Amino acid sequence: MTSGTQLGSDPLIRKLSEAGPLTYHDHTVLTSICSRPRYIGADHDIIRAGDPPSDVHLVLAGFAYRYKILPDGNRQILAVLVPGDFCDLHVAILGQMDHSIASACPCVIVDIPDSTICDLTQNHPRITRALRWATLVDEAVLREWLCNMGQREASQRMAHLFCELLLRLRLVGFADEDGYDLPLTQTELADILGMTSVHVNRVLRDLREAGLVVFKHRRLTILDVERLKAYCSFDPMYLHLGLKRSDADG
Amino acid sequence: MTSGTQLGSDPLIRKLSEAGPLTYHDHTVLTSICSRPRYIGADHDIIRAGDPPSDVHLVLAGFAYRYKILPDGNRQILAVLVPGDFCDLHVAILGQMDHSIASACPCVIVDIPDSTICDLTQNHPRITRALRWATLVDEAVLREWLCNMGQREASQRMAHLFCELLLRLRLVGFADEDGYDLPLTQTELADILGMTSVHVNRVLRDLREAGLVVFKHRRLTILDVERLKAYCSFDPMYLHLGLKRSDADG
DNA sequence: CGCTGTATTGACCTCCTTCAAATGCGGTGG
DNA sequence: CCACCGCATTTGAAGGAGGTCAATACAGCG
Repeated sequence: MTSGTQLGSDPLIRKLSEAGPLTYHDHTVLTSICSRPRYIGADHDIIRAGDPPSDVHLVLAGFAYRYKILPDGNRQILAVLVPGDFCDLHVAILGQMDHSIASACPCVIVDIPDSTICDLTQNHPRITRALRWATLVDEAVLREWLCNMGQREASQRMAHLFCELLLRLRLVGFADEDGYDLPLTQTELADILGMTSVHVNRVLRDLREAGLVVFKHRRLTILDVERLKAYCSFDPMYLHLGLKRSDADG
Repeated sequence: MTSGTQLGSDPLIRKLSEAGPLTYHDHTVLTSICSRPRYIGADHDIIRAGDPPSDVHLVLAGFAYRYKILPDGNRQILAVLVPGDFCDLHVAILGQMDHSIASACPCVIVDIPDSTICDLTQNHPRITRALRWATLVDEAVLREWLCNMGQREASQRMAHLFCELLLRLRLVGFADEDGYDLPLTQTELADILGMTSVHVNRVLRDLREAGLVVFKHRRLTILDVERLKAYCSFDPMYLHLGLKRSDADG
């Protein structure tokens, strides 16, 4: 059972398999790509805005996030990167990063040379297709975040984020039955959701008192998944998951 | 002078040239792709959420926008598509559209068969690279919109949108010295900016009284570009334009 | 055991929404 | 040419969601 040995490449393979079937050979290719992981501490920049293109980075364990510091000093978090997510599959074409990426907690990442990516695109059509799929889903998530920010009010917005992370973490095996570890401070949640940390705190209290979720010690316990989804009218379509019944629901 | 004859493909070529030099042959290829334009009226869906993959669509004239209707009936506009912009370079890989695209005014668009896109990726490396560039810039714009929504308050948010559109429209030759046509209602602006149309109206009055812009009869007149940029701390880096001095400033 | 960063709560304020009504305006038919 | 309709715009008054400021409690850690 591979699930027991917990290879570093496991979340990547689980995620990419969602795009379409991969062969055993594809698996070994992906595993070998992940063979030289690197460990970084919490709150370290992985890439900084303005950086020129370099290797592609991939998160294998831990949480990272894209962010931008605006001229007025405010920070907006643009994406949460969980195990199996790529940081920058593309920068090569754009001259420089227009945002930064930082670790939210101690992380395991791999640096993938451009040459390896080239090799994939030329010799591994299923993997290449899966990478394109991953990029498109990232973009779809970004669009949903924009909807979330523009149209939902604070508490549903937060509930929606929690639902999304639940599905994404389940996909890569990082969610339990009753919730998941979410190594973010309330201030970071605030910068994700476009509100103040004070208000995050109040909303968390409301959600707790509503019997939906409890967020304590960097762990999110979901008391009632279905009610949480209903609460924010969560529609997972944008994640483009196959939605095998067993994974998608309760 | 090509600028006089105003070929349909002109905005596309101007835009893609921003990604890197194209040859004369590339130009003819792009022009031939645009040889069968289609005219659609205002407020028509070009693609609808849930649609399966079909041809790729390209806007040659007029404005369109991506949007999503949330379960509560609210609409969020996710992107404004101006001449030279693609609607859906990718859907093929995702099973279905997760959002819709509609025309904001009468538009000229072209339907590009997948086979043509395949041909491009296989035989026209410079164009392929330019298409990738365009996709990445679209994503960068989306990220900036998320910042805008999350961190800036209404009036700067609107100013920022106006600055962005100015640069994007200049790139394709659809902006004048003193502003540009912006065929959107205040309600549409509201759904772009995540506010009510009532508040859009008030913010427009404020910007007018501040001597920054006048929006009347679907035309935006910019009274003072530099002050408008300063007003919202506009930093065009995310558009990844070459920023030839003459185009970028004054 | 004190230090530091995070979480929590209260009081007050403001930006934006909601609701409602009035004004303007392009088109259409008489 | 004018009356009329539908739609977009404009403005006012009142309420609410969320922000700001500041004090307190708490947890991890050397």
